[in-house]
Amino acid sequence: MPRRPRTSPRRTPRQRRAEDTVAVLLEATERVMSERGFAGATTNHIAEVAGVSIGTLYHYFPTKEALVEAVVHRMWRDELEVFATRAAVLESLPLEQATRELVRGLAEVTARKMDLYRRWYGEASNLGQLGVGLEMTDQAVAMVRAALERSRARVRPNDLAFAADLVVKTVLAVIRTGTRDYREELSSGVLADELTDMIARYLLVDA
Amino acid sequence: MPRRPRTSPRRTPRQRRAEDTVAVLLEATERVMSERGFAGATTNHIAEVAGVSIGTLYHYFPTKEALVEAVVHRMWRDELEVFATRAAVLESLPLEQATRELVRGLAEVTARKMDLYRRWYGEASNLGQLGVGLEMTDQAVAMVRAALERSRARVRPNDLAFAADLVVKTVLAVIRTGTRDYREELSSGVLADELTDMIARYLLVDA
Amino acid sequence: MPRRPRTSPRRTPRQRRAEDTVAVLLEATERVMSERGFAGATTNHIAEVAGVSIGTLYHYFPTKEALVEAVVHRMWRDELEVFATRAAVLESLPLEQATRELVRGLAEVTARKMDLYRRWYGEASNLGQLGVGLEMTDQAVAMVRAALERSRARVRPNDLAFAADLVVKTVLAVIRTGTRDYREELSSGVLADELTDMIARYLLVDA
Amino acid sequence: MPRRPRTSPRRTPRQRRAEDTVAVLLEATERVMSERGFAGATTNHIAEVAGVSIGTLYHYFPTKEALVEAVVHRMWRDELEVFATRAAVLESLPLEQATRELVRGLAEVTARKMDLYRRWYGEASNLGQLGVGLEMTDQAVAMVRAALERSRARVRPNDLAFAADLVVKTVLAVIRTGTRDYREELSSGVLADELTDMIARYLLVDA
DNA sequence: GATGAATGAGTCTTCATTCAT
DNA sequence: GATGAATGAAGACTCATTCAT
Repeated sequence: MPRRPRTSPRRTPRQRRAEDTVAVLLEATERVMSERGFAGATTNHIAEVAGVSIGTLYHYFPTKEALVEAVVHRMWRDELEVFATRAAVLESLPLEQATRELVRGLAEVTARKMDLYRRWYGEASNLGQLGVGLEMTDQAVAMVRAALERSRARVRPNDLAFAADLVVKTVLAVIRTGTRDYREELSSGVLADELTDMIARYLLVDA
Repeated sequence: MPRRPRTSPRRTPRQRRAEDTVAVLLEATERVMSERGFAGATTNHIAEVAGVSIGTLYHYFPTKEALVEAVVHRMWRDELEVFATRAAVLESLPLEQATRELVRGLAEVTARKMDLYRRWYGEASNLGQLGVGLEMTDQAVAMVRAALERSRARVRPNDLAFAADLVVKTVLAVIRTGTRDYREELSSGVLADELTDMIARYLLVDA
Repeated sequence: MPRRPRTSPRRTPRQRRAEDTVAVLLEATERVMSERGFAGATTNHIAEVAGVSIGTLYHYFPTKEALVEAVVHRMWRDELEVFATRAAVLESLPLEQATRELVRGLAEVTARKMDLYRRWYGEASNLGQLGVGLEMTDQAVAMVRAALERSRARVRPNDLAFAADLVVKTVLAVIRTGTRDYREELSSGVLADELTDMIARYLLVDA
Repeated sequence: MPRRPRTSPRRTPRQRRAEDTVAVLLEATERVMSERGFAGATTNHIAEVAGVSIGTLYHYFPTKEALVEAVVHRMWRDELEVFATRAAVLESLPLEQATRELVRGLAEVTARKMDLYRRWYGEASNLGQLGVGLEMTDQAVAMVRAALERSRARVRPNDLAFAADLVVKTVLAVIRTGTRDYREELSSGVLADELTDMIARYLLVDA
């Protein structure tokens, strides 16, 4: 069985040039993954597209897995940032509108790199399943749950923990599915609005 | 880029023994996929587990892709069968209860081969993306849409076509997500019931 | 790359036996090791010299290490066989002559594959499963020790176990050194005779 | 085939700091070779252990081969020094005792860097086979031969040149073998004494 | 003098697929 | 129908070495 490959970065970029190289590599990886899929992306091709030698790629990422993981973690981080930057909204706005803001934000982030997300979701959503992923989900769920607690009077489900968890995962799952099945509606915001309805009506007694 | 491999069966099994061989091969494929994942499953290993030679495997399936597709199609077919066998229910029962029946049925089918579905969903849900898949979804969506039409008075969304489509895909996406994130709730029926609530409240004005 | 020219349009219908293939591979490995050294021998080159594909090589030897080990073990086995086939001699002949027989035998075996032994000794005498090597040495040492016991009256050293061990290892070390420094004397038997003198005088009180 | 890499030092260190750097590099090389073996030692790792940049390493040693050779030559030089510092002994003492002194000295030098010698002998004793190596052996052999000439009356072998050569190489080979097989006896002096017996009895008519 | 990011030829190894028996 | 030895293109990864800063 495949031993878990090393994924911690091989070296910390200290110079300006090095940071650029890492960025260029991640950029190239995303592009190649989008075009050829996760399995079809070879390290040699990624290096070529990045305009660096294969040796340089392995300077910064000890295995292909590490490279993929960096890309996946970036996707997760972008998603989490949607929650983080809307923390105030979650606290001040009514649940319905807060939901809309979040769902729209997630849809936008996903739509911005539609092909990458579609490939990832359809071919490799199991990858990068480490601390970062759990942490991201946990943080997002915690924020949602806190919001549910604050609006408890209007919230229909009894088990707030499960409701928060289910709601977050449902939204993510449907948006990700949308990268294949609702490309138009994902970009236009139609999917986000419909999803908002679904989630709000699930959560609120008086939606 | 890899050319699309031939996937039509090389020969139609006419004899008893041949049918057995095909069944054994599919069985082995599912088992190996469940254990090693879709990428980790090699044709040689599948043949070994099936107890036939690699040559025999290629007698019945011209490429690995054909083998995988057969497995995926079988999953789809099982899902579609949930709709087909509950056609009467969809017509006679109130939308709420019909939804519950369908969601429970899909959850059961998925839970029965939990690991296979989890692997497939996380690693290869893009595979087998051919006529069969669309046809399956289309048929299911059509049934749901017909039900919505019949209950139009109680149905909240205006665009019944989109609503039917979204509802089917949401249910499938969440259940599939559940093979990783809600294994317990998927088996126990808790997830199905919660999903039923979500869908019913989305669909009905008076849920 | 210079592929081996095909004589017939399709592949040559000469289905080699697995055993033949293994033999051919070992042969090729020895040749390549002799010519390019242990580090310089690549699996691709070995396969090419053997006239089989690289895939076939890996069919029989899971790693390069396994291949190298097989070659090393064969060398050890050949050396051990010198002792095994002269067991009777060791028992019946006076120690001096028995020593000569053994040393000559070892020299002959080594001289027969002089370059291979020279490469192995200078570049990779650490390779090969330690256990197998120890076992081989142990067996040879045990035979020598038994002979010393039988002639104990004439034997000078007190510690027969150590004497047997040292004598065996000295002979092997000097003969192996000879593959580089005494190529002529190794082939002609001069080195063996001189070594015999050294060992005999070390062992016997009245040599 | 790998062209023979340049091995002459790229620059002669003239400054204090430079000499330190060379010493530090050799030290690091020995350490890394001892721990990882000759093949496993990479120039990058050696530079890291030495605490200098890889560029600096290549300032002083034009190739990895040059670095390795420097280490090997230092081993040879240490061995030769055993003969050089005992020149007087060789001339004044009886052959038996002179032999003991030399063998003990060689054993001590070897035992002091046991792991390095073991690695070198088992993995790369072919390396550094240049002028220095031959010169070292030649000088040692010449000294021994001179001693044999002086004691010709007591010396058993007719061919003094060959006897001197064989004796030196046998001692070195057995001591080096001892770094793997007689680590204890090598350190304690037991191996040296036993070897002395063997050599003395080979050389002298009346040992 | 020193640095270390970058290079890329060259290795080992995998696995879908073929075909003579 | 069945077999399984053989194939070989392709991919991940290493490491001695260079050179711009």
